[in-house]
Amino acid sequence: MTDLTRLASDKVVARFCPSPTGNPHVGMARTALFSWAFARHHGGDFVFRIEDTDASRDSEESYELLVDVMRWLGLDWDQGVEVGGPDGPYRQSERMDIYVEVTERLLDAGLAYKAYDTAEELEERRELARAEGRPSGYDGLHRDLTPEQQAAFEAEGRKPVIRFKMPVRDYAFNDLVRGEVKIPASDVQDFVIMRANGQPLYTLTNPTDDALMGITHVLRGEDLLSSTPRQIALYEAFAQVGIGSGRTPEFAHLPYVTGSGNKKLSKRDPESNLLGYRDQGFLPEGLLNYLALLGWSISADRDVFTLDEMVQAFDISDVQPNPARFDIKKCEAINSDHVRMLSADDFLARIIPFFEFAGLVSTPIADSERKVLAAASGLVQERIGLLAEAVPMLRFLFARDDFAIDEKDAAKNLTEDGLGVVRAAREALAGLTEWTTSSIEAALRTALIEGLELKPRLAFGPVRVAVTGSRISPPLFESLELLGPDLTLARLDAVLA
RNA sequence: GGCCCCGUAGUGUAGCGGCCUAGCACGCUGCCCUCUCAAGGCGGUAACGCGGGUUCGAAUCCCGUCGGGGCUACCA
Repeated sequence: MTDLTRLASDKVVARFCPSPTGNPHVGMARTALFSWAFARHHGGDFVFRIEDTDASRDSEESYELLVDVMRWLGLDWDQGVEVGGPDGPYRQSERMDIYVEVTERLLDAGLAYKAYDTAEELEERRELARAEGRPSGYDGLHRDLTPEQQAAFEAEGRKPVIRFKMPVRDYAFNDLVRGEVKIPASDVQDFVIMRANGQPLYTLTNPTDDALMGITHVLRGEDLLSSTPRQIALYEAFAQVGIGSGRTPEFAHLPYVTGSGNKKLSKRDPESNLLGYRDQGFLPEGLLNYLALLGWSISADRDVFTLDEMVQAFDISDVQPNPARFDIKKCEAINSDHVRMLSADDFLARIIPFFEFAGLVSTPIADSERKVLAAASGLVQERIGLLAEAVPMLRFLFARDDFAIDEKDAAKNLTEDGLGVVRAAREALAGLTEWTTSSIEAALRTALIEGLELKPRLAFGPVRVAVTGSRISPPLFESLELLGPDLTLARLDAVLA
């Protein structure tokens, strides 16, 4: 018999154990973040396990996305998929023999039993129970079948599921975010731990692995709150049959993250797709900061902080029990603050992939292109909320034959008057012997503000549109300096032609 | 139907019996600054779901009610 016991330890071990179905979503990331922060705060281990016991729904692609997203977010794990560890493997699909053994032990100890009810029979009894106002879970009909009765069912060709025999009593536990939670004995039912085809269910595999991996704190979604008595009962059974350390972990049920309705954000909601956030140019630290705010706060009057600061301050008992709605506007605002907090070099490194992807620079970026971007990045760092926004703002520096002016902006600014301004600007700039921000500014102010007696707004607008292609751009004089005299004059000429 | 969880402005939160004529942030909005857009500065808007208790005193404690959500699978 395999030794499935382990020593109890005081070290905190938390975990994140998603099922690889669909796209990783923000609710998941929030759960992972809190669990991770909890482990880090207590100097414990963080385990990343994959619960792929439902072959019909799980996919390899989804698994890869999950790993990808965790790495992007920077939520590192001490044990788990891809990195290994003492209690592996960390994909449940590779641990089937363990679950079979655990089930056998429970069966042998009389803590679980075979149930032969058909789906139709169960359905019928469920409906009846409901109609009579009774709880509609399993009624325990096959709990104490004699060997003869079992044999009779077998002879009919029925294949049994394995149900865990829930000790009938009240269950209570202290939820770390909700306090005391009680479930009356009348509402506990025997649940299936193994399908008729021999495949174990989440109800078994999750607590089994938590026990075997020495998980001390289970932080998970609120949807699992009502299944906690089952897990507690299973842990107690494990203790009897020598599985795990004999200790039941602490539980903390995190509230939902909802979308614009009140429904929990699902994997199908586009706004919940994590990789979409990455592609839009959210910073992992910005997204994480925002997610942390959903149910937790670092202090009464501050909401921008680093991951390190969060780890330092994170206390699970400060987490709010009520659900939070995901607000993309605030998420962007928090992200903007983090964009601004980046060092110049870091910011540059982060926007480069967006320019490569847009095809504005070569991939990988050439040194000459990098130089231009480095000089320009400071101009956009405080103007954007998402990294991807840097691309349209600096497109004019890289565009050549494909340079185009926004039609609406042209119609508004390059009117007859506007072209007059452009003409004057062209003349003033053509005569410059020195091409710097200050000389450009001086020349344009002299020619347009003083010469044409224009308000700055009217003076620089047409020039901006002609040269950058848009009414919205980085500061004009700096932009012209970066573009250089040749391209600047050529663009002014182009609109005058 | 049964059971469980939740309930402070539009949104996220602070609040743990007196410091609350309820703070902060996002949003929206007015003004200032300004070459556009941002950023920044100064204002404004708006909340304790409701009803009963307990108490000298309640957003904070208790009960009820209403509302929202979850579970009630051979999903997780």
